[in-house]
Amino acid sequence: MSEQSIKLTVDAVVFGYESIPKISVLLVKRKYDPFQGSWAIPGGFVEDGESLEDAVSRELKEETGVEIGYLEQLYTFGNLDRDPRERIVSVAYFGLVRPDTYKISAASDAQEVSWFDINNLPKLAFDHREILDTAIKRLRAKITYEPIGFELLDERFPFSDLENLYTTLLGREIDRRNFRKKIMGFGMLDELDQKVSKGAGRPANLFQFNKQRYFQLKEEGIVFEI
Amino acid sequence: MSEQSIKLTVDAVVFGYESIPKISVLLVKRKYDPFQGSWAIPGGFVEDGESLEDAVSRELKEETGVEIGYLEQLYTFGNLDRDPRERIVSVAYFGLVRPDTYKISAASDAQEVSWFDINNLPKLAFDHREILDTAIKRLRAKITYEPIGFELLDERFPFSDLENLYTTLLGREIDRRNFRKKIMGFGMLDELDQKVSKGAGRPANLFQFNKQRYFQLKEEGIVFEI
DNA sequence: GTTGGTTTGTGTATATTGTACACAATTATG
DNA sequence: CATAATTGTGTACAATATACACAAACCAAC
Repeated sequence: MSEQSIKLTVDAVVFGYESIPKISVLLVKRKYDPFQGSWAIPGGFVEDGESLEDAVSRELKEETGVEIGYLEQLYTFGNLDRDPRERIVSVAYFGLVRPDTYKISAASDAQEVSWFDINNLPKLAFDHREILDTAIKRLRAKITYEPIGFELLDERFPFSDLENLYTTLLGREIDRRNFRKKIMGFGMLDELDQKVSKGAGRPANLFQFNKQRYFQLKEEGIVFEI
Repeated sequence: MSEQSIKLTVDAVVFGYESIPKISVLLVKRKYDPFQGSWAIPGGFVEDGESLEDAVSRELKEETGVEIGYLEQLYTFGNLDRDPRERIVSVAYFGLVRPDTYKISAASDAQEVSWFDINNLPKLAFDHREILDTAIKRLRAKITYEPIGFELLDERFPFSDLENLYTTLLGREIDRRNFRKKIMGFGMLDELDQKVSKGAGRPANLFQFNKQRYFQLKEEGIVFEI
């Protein structure tokens, strides 16, 4: 009755952001069959004495060297034909990393790990394209009702970075004044006494997301919404 | 390496609605240890050749006799200590049934299956209370941005049923005129030429959710939001 | 050091949407 | 036939969203 031979894995769709601007996802090249040489979402088998979250973090670190900033469960994929060899159910996670992590891991073992622009993806192994699409959908939706976008920016960032991130993800122009008015209205961004200038143009003030204040405001019933 | 001994189960949190009004959840009484005699969310092991959704439907039918109207994946619970005997990872689902289903299954084998008001729950087995709380949170959140509330009502219903459902789930009063204005504004409810009178008061017109029209409107970019 | 190019920073007027609110119509009941 | 209960409906005001343009601060090139 409970003679079950299903194997359990975890996979992690990890997004990064560069102000080119583009949204990227972290992929690894498979060394073995099936799908040898194909790009795939990092992941692997869950060990018996390990929680799902621990498994994701471990696999990510083993396969890509990346330490994740934000991680949440995405969806569990359990179709019968996911893997040609055996029945595998995979709990997919969804992660975000800051640009510093981005640069480090992009520089590491480039033959096996790489960032890909989500608008220019290679063919992926297994049903990983479906998993990735699910993750992209979630990311696009979630930035409109939870302040997770900050997890893709440096800890201190110019306001234009935030604006560009939203423009890129939502795929439409955003009015700078209205956007700023709205975000600052929440009161969860601290404006710092620091400026940064990148190339031409007036130097920008730096901002910082105040997570503690956000939770406080959330308690008080304020809802983040773009 | 892949000598994994994790077992995979599915569980289903099924909600029903009665116009007492209250939101109920379908529970089963456990026959065997562990937690013998405790109430639990219906569910069980996934078979090797069966998709997760099939497993949920099968278990629900076997344990409760209920055929589900609406079903979506909720979350996967994989903590180490979920089950005292062995490592079990459970993919939890979230379902809604119409009142007709409600009455039928509430009448069936009452010693083992029963509906419970979500505000008056017994102690639950395993981590099922956590699963249930996750499901309730999801239900409350989801009715505000997707028209799933109709899955808890009869196919034809008076407007006041919908209003009461939202009042109950959101836990606050709703202005009848404004609510009706908003819902009807979406254009996804058909007003029928039928009236129904329950007890005293002016008879109510019946309405019907037009799912096809909803998908059409969604394509056109209209967003459901309460 | 002046000019042109580039980016940041800011306020107001209008349109849209949300909210508050009360009374007549229709039935059941006694 | 009087009373209680429920459904159905519109308008005025408040709050929020949207559209929109120009000055400030720097860099680069001459």
